[in-house]
Amino acid sequence: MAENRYHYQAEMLKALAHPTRLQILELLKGGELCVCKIVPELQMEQSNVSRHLNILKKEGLVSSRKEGLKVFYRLADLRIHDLLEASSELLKIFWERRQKTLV
Amino acid sequence: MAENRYHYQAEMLKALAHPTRLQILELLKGGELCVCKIVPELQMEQSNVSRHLNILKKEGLVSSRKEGLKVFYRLADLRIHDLLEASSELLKIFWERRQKTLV
DNA sequence: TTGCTATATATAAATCTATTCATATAGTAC
DNA sequence: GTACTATATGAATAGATTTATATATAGCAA
Repeated sequence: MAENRYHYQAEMLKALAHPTRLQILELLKGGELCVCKIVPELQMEQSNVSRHLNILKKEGLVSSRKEGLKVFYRLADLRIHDLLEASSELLKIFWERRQKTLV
Repeated sequence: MAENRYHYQAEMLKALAHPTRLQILELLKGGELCVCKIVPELQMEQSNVSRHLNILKKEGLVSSRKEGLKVFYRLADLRIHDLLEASSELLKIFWERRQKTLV
């Protein structure tokens, strides 16, 4: 458990590195959303969505507020966009490169 | 195995999301390196380093060339910097935020 | 109070990941 | 050919992650 810089950086990236969690963050780009709006977008149990939201929250990537029975989640910082876009960008580059080498 | 965009993006981020692999990428920022130079930098078995290098390679993040007995690895694309820096940036923001709320 | 709704959590099973040790492969030198 | 070096891989294990099912909690309404 060497808790150096790389350790913490890896923890944050690990929180991002799941298709469901990426999709949740994408949904939240449009603004805060109630869990009750997030669940129907994902083909997945409510309990499971709740766990993924918790993982994002523990890593500080999203925050939430309660309003009656409902809980609304939002991106904790808009600079999360930059990270997601840098990774989309790389993905596109690698994809195109792979296409070329296959032709 | 729903292989959509989020799936591939998550795969790439998962390859990044390990302290050892982040450190390897950091080392490679300085230019290509022989495995024999990478191993001593990491407190870790050679076989394990080899596996981590392979994970990075399979994801397209690094590439390698052979020269005699030695194998040299390098970043596959310099835009990997952007991704790593975006994540460092976020990490710093979250860290500072945490410090403030603890004071 | 009871009943209902929205969200979270406990537990367990299945799957995936990281690690080590031992061994294999590939290249060089003799 | 043998001996040596650098890197990769197989097999086993330990540990972490994801998921589903069931249950718990919290807030509202009557």
